[in-house]
Amino acid sequence: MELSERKMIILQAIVRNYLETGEPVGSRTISKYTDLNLSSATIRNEMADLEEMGYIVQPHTSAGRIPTDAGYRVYVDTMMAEKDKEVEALKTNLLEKEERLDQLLKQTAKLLATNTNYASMVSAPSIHQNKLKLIQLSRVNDSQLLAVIVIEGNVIKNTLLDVSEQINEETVLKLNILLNTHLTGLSIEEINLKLISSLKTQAGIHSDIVGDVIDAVAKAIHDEDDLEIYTSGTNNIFKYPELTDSNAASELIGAFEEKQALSELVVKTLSESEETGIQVYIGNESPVSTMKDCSIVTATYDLGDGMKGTIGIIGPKRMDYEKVVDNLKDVMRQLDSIYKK
Amino acid sequence: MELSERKMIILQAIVRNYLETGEPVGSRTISKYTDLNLSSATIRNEMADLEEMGYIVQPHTSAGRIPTDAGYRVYVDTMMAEKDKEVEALKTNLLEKEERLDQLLKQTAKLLATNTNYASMVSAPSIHQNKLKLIQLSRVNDSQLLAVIVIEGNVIKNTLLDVSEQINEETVLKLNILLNTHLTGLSIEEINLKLISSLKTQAGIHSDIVGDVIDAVAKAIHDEDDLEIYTSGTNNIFKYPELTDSNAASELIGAFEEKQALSELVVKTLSESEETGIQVYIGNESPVSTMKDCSIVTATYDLGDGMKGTIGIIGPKRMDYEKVVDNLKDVMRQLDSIYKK
DNA sequence: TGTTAGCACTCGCAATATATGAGTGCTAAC
DNA sequence: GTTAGCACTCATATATTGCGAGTGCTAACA
Repeated sequence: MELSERKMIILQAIVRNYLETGEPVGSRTISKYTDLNLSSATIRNEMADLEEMGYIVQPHTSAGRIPTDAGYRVYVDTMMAEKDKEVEALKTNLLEKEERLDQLLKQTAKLLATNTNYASMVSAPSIHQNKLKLIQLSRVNDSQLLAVIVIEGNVIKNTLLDVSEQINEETVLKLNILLNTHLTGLSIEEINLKLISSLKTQAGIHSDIVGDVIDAVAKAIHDEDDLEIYTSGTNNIFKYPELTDSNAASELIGAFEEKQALSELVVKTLSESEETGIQVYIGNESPVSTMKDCSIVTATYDLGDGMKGTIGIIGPKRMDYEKVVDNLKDVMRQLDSIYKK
Repeated sequence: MELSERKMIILQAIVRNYLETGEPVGSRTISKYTDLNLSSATIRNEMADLEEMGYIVQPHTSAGRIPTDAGYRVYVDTMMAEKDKEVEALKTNLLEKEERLDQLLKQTAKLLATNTNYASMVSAPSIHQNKLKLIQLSRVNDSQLLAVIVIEGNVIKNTLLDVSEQINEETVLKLNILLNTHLTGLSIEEINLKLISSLKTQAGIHSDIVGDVIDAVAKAIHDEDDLEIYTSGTNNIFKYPELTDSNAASELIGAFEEKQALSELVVKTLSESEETGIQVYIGNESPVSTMKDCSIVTATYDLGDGMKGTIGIIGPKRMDYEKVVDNLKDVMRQLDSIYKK
């Protein structure tokens, strides 16, 4: 069966209405809701077809229809209105410039949650292909070195190194100069074996330390399990009864706390991200099994220099997709621009 | 009226029984539950007294009794059994040694939540009275300085400073020596105005930078709102129906996410902490208004050098106080010892 | 004087019955 | 192709009932 123009209008009306009310929507409602001037009986026939095609279902025999995942999907892909007017209102909530990235992202998560009334997540940018900006070794005591590693984008990592040999201030100074001269501006891929052995040779008796430091650098840049994720508005899920039966809610809250699942979501999103940057996972499409009853909308932001991260909204399937997409787009734009000042 | 020996036994039996079952407990149950060999009628008389004295209430006319906050309080203060046997079992969950403090504390929170089945919180140690170990300035570019501040206990803070004047490597070197020579080993209280102005004089034309750096140091050491708090097992609250009505649950989850309330709790706990280190807040005694229906048990740990922090368990008022206290004591001991290796 | 058996009473809760009404599918007529 | 009409379904709301756990009180007992 084909999805005729009229069927689409009806489906759209059903979804719209359901998003608003959260109640199954009946034929009479649609008859009045649309400009089609059709009686409820006619609508009923069409709805029977739409049900057969898998876009809507009845929760029980004598109830109206609600959209299936497929129904939402068609809606999101082809029927969603662009309501750019909203963007105007969002502008007021411009992210205040934070000097620290983590603060900025925390705030971003909060902003998204407050504006949308759903739960939000923001991943810190992954910095895989990033360049070293500065290495700074300091002598803490006879057997410990503090290595501060600054990466493009002013991401700062600290590592405390235990060193076997005794070191003095002069050595530290020399090592600092050596390392910074040769490593600054390089990405982790460019720090290859040849370079390392050359450095070790130049470091002479301190070659062990050079090795340790480079390990630390590699770890700092690569740190997978350190993928920070900020969440906010977790308790917003209580605003949607369909997510609040004790069991599902508990699992959801757990997922937000553990962040493991979210982390997978981020990885997946980043790898799949397309031009527009916006992705919508509806119900079972979700990569996260605990969120089968939710919809997830994500966007990828780009701070430049390959520093990409994910922002996302998690809410009920009957979320206001337009609003969420607009919000994400707006925040995405703000983040994109913030570092390209 | 006086709380006779017999009344205490009955009260204890009521609390015990209620902790186990979560159901209001009736006179007949107590009659069988205790060794008093009294009929239910006699127990009823005693219970009427206990109710009059404010230790128990009936949720409704034809129900058994449940403890009031005051009832719990008496129980916790004077009737709680020491079941040290449990500690043996806990030993298996020894905290693995983590090199990073934040990881260790995260793990601590998780351990507590898993072991007790309640929600847990762990605050990072406050470092108010701590001593500066090392300041390290590095030149990032013409107008930015990176200040790395290491505090006793190897807590490391970074700050990026925007400086108005142009600086070169030599200046940075001089400043580093100046600052470290004079500030290392001092606590924030010891860095007074006189010392600051003396340093500024010595810094000559770079006195502005000195001021900025000292501000940064003060901020790093004092950073109140940076009081990190790790939580775990938030979703455990779903295991206790009395906390799970949508409204209360939402507020609780919110409090755990925001952490503002928890932060106040920590501050209060630290200021009130006594010898034993264990504190119990029952219901309305809680300093946090969103937790009026919970009990909170906290302990203060001490990593030495004035680095004190709080660990805590939040659960329903009918929590297993013995188990919780034992768990906290055990973890407290483990934390206390871990840095005094 | 403290303890106990007995009894009427309360009230939450679960089970059952009843009514309501929104919504459907189908058929026959337009 | 569209529509009015009608019998039918079924979730939800409301009232009715019975049950039972538990109480307070009284009177008898040791």
